Amino acid sequence: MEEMKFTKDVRVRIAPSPTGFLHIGLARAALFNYLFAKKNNGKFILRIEDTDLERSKSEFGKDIIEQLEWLGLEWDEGPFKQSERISIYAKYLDKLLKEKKAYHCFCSKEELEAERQYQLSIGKAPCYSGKCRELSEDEVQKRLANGERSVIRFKTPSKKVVFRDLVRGKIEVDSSLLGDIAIAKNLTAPLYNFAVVIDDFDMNINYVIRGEDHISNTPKQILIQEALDIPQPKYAHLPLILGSDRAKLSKRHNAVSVADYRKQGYLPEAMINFMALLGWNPGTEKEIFSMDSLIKEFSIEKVQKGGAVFNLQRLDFINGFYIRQKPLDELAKLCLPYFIESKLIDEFSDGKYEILETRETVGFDYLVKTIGLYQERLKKLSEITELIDFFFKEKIDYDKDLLKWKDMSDTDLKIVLEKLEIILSGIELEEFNKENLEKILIIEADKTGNRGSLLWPLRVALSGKKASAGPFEIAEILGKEKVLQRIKHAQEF
RNA sequence: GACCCCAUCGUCUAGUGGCCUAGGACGCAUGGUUCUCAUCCAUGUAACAGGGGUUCGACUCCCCUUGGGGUCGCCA
Repeated sequence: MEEMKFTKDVRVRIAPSPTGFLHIGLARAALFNYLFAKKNNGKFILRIEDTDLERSKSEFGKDIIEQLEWLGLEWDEGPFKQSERISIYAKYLDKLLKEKKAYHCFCSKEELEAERQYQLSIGKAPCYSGKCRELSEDEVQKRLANGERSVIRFKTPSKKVVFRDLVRGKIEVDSSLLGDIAIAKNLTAPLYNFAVVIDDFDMNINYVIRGEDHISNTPKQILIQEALDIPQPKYAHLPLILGSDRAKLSKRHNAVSVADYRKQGYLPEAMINFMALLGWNPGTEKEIFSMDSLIKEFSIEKVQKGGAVFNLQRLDFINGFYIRQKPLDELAKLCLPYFIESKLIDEFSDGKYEILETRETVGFDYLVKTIGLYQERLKKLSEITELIDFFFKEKIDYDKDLLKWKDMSDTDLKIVLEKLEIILSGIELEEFNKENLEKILIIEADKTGNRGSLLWPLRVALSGKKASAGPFEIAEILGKEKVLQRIKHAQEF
């Protein structure tokens, strides 16, 4: 294979339509475009394709921008909105009409549907028959003047359209199977395949990197380019992201919007790392990539051809990895909103926090300490509150049997708790720290010949959970008073 | 149905004709560390869809079959 050379001024774009929240598939396409641009010192352009007025909503446009920023996929130009560029399309539409390369079609939706059904029934690819192609100029003007509903169609030339895809190689399509495609509802309402061509040309886009689902649009767009005599960009079609059933990822599989993952507490660097490896890989055994290293190592030739199944377990693994890498105070900052949202704490203006249940005031360092205990256990940020809620409660709730280590009896448990109470109350306040507690309690636990028989009840009494951080570090953070309270509470069963 | 695309462990993938007894990672399993969970470490698990060619030699090249997917809008 010949080495791929890219022009000096690479210009790529991502062109989402604001008809839904930013989708994972689109985010990955954005990432690949971004990487390709950065790698080649090019420009990455954001264009919002909002020609469908009915379905486009500004709230979605806002989300797309917000999530792209969150992911760190900063664009160099834009966001451009197609709705603000209508006059540009009209010019080209007019040209095509004048040159008789496009025409008005007056067929009704019902007619079209019937035609489609018929073609399907005889085993042909459904496409427009070209019925209105030969309408006389007079008739067209008359019907237009009458206000008859029409649409502008492109006279699709019959030929073999061949293009070289950067990831797939040669792709060939017989355009006679396409039919005369609709390119605009009217002069001021262009349709996708037309608007894309004009915009990409107008914005000097020379590489179009997009999802595989656009392969079938490519010949249409090439034909329009040829009719307008405008240059053809290079194409690269990315493999699709699939659900576990290997169908295109959609709402019925997982969460599909970037915002959903963000809410659940996935880190942007994890999302980027994960998405990059979905359909691309550097050919080495490296698996962890920062954005910078991706830019360095990315190459379009290494993009996979087959679709890639979205694997949540892998995302969790990568996210857990990045959580463990985070400096603790940064992690605490990221976790903060989850505490507030779950009503564990409230924020005071001076950087202090109130524990809502106990009305105590704590500093940010308290959050840092507690979260620190769970940094290596966290797969996503949203899990933090249920893991450490016991630090923020007056009384904790759990089943008495949970206190028992293995097949411990009620009396054994009673003895252990009493022993714990005596030992712990004997420790001076200033010595009530992890190191001391561990020193003293381990000795005590070893005497029983089975550490669990002492440590397990202690840990459960403090946390109320069958899985948690260790008892010594929990005890230190809780402090002597609360520790004794919780031991007492355990005895009250 | 038509057209287009794709095909290595369950998943993401390495592999560009001999370095392949097919490598790595996730997952899973087992063991170690450990009161628990997690982390960490070790070990294991599991794949070239099938059939023809081409070749001294095919996971790698060609063809067919099979399987999967995408697209067929006055959506993008």
